Amino acid sequence: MTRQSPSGIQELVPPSIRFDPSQPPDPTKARLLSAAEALLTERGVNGMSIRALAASAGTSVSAAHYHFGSKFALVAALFEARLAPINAARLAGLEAQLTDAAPGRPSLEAVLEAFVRPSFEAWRAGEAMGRTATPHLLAQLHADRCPGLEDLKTRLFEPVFGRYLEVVAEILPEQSLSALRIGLAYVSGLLLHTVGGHIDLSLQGEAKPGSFESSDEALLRYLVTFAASGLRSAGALISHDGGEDR
Amino acid sequence: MTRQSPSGIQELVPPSIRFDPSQPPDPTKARLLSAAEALLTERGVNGMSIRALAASAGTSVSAAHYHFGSKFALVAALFEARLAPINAARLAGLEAQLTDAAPGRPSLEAVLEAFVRPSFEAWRAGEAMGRTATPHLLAQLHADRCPGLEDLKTRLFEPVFGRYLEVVAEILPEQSLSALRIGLAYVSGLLLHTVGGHIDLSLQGEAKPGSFESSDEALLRYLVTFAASGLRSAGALISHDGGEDR
DNA sequence: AGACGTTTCGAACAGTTGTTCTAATCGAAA
DNA sequence: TTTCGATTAGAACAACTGTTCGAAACGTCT
Repeated sequence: MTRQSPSGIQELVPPSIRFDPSQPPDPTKARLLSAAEALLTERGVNGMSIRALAASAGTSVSAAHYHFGSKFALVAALFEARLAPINAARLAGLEAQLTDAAPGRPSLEAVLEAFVRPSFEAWRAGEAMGRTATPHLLAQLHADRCPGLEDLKTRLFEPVFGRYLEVVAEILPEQSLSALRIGLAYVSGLLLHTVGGHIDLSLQGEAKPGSFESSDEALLRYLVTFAASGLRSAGALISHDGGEDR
Repeated sequence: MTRQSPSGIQELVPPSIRFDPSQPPDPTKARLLSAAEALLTERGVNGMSIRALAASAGTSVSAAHYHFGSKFALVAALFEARLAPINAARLAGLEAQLTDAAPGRPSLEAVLEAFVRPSFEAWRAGEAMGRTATPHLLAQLHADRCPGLEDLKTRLFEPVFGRYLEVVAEILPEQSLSALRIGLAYVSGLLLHTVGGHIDLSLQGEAKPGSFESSDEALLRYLVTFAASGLRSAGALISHDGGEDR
């Protein structure tokens, strides 16, 4: 289903003496995905046509259908291929925080940063050099109403969300799970809002050194602090046994 | 440009003895807007076709073009018609807070609530009865990449944003304007994330009384507290003269 | 050389898109 | 009743949509 090599040789002989590993295994397929990434980010799912994609990738329309089967399968494959490594980095970063913080539990800020950093860094890196960044695409596809893609979103995001929910619930044991669920949804909402390009980093008159424009880390820390503080304070409104003082 | 009455009589004779005021002045135009609101929310701009809109409104394709001129003009008119009253309520609520809080400045929470409440209440009201809610459409159009609509967004939103920025800057005088700008963008991001349907209010196993499901006010207060606390804490990272301690 | 599976391309498919045109309908003023 | 402007509906437009098909070109193995 998801095989990339033309024949099954490569997956049977892991360190095989075949091809140059620096060469991409399938140029056209990768080129289609990369072109689709750019087009989807700025035009959305319904705004991107297979012909525009083929023209942008330098191939034909039928090549796209040969490799992916349908337009929806293409965007689904791209979404999964791009989100998977970010989610893996999120889980790895979380476990690293859990083991590195030997004395006690990691701080809420450290946990939220582990969640936010992979996507944030990929966003800044992509935005700095080339044109479009991968997390920007993910934010766009998240906002895009694409029938059938909702299931894929939840299926890919749920395990990560669930694991972070467990850890945050241990850090904030006085908060109910439903409150934490909304809080974590807000955290990812803030991240999506950031990488989705809905924030203008333009300095607008004041060019102070050390401000957001000069350092990506400052913006990341603003996001993490905002989320952690909001999560703590807002969750305190709802007592753990469900009742709110109203 | 934006005249609704067939002839210019109605705007020349304000309390004229014409028509029944309870009757909508132009059923088909209003019906088109209402149908477009539903279709745009669940399909996006590129996902809605004029034919589907005409069928849903019970009219013909040419009626839509007669009243609005083009598809883009229709969605722009709808966006402006729906956002304007919400923005007006935001400004009115803010001024009410400024005058009502006689002793000193209003609290940050009160100001943010004045910003959030109009959209939030319209969202809950619409979601409770009929099918789709107006703020859901606004969130969808905000996320939708529609060429030419960006200018309209900033033109409509900028005065509200600027006024709130002034007031919040007085409440938090130690924070820089660029930090507050990002913070306010985060507040509106949280609101859009909420009314955009990206938060599942399903109880998922725990049905505690007094939780989010039973009271809309609880969710609104969670949102306001989250935003206010995040705004306060995150902005403290950036000193007013621009330098951050890194 | 020949045969094989993989990959690519151009053409063509039926269906939909936004828009335009023309004729018909409506209600009120003359 | 006739006239006129406003409103509507249906047909038709060219352009574009995702998808399919068959014929080439590709390198690899026998």
